[in-house]
Amino acid sequence: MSGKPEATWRMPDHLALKISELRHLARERTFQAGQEIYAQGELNSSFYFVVTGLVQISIVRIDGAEIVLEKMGPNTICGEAAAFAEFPCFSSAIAIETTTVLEFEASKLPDLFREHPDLALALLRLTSLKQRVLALRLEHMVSNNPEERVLELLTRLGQMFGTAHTKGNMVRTRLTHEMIAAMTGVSRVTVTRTLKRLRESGILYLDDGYFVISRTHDVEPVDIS
Amino acid sequence: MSGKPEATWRMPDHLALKISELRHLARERTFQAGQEIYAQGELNSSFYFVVTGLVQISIVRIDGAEIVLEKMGPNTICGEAAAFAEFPCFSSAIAIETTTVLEFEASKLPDLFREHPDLALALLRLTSLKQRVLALRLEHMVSNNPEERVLELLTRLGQMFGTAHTKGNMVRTRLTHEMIAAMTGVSRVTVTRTLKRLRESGILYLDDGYFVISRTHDVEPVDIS
DNA sequence: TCCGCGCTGTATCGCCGGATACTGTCGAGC
DNA sequence: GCTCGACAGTATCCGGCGATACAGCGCGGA
Repeated sequence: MSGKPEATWRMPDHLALKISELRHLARERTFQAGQEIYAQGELNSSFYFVVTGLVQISIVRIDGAEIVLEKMGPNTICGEAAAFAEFPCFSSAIAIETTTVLEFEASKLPDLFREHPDLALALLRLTSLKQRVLALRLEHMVSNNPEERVLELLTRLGQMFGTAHTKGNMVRTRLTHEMIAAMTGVSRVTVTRTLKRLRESGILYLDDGYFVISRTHDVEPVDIS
Repeated sequence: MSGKPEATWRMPDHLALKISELRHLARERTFQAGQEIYAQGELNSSFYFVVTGLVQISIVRIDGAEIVLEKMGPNTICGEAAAFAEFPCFSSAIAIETTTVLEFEASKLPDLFREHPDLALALLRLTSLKQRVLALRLEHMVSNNPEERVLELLTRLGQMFGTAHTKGNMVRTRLTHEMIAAMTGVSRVTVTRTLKRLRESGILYLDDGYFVISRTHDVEPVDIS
């Protein structure tokens, strides 16, 4: 359920289950590390359920900077927004490990909804959840304050993958400073500086290479199931 | 279809129609200017279809800064993400004119999907579209460059409400510098400076108080219907 | 063992946006 | 006409982030 240690997204189990039940309607595909599953800008009527592996969702900006939105581990869905809205993908998905996915054709869904109205609701919940997360990220991104940007990321990961720790909430996701930089839009140097400041002010701790968010600053772990 | 001149969002007509057909399942409510339709942080199982008026969707940040996400005019839907995902609202909705809405109970939807599978698809498209717009905003927000932030907003409005103009694409939305500041997260002063720079470099023109995005920089108007 | 590489930590410098304050302008209301 | 207020335009100063460069450090491989 919790996926790869490098993943940044998880999904309610029951939705993953519901999708798995429909695997006979999907085409199983395997991608090698480095292969593209879908590309930013292209039209794509399929969405993907990751079975095993790890997929990086990123946006390449006009200035060439690549921002990483998520790393999707097993039991997550990606590409659904472009498929449902019938718009060009706003992001690319690249397998960064050998990855197998179930490829679903979005156009087959309406018929399914008749028999499985709860599938429609599940997908609605999923897209709504993603909308929510994006809005929260946006809320913190409007600030140019790197502490806020970095904390938003860590807090979110803490809510998804956090485990109890004497000092607070431990984020069980492996993150290099460079990856944090790519996900928050600040420079790598600033990430280092910011993390240091956060540690000095007692908001953040390090334990065995994992981040621990101080109890005074973490938020209730969110029940996403 | 195109809504109020101050609005920043529009919706495919057929979806608006589909929702209107279900008005017998909704409760019609009227809000005076300044009244809150839903509040950030509260749980709310309803979503709202704006019939007349204007609703401002905004997020109040911890530091007190208020960022305006959208101004929703007639024939738009708001509040659906929180209702579907059963999470606290990430934003508040406040009527800034006398506004009448149709209040729908999200929990009634699954039954409807059985008879109206296309309604499910329509809602999926809506949430996917919002997800897409948020992602694109995020893409430009990671940059601290005010020109990019402002242009992203204007380009988006141009795609939704743009009309042909000799010099490019005219944005038919009334916007004060202060409103642009609230929507982009830069200071009002910087908005003024930035708009001046954009005009000087020929990317932007002013005509009758409306912005015109130069043809060399605008994007294809998007077909959202 | 030693080398090389990826990651972290830190310094310097230049640039630019935020805060603040003030002026100018247009329009509505009396 | 006059006043007031909302909005736009501009100047000054300060702080902090990006760019760049480089040093320490740990780990894996030859």
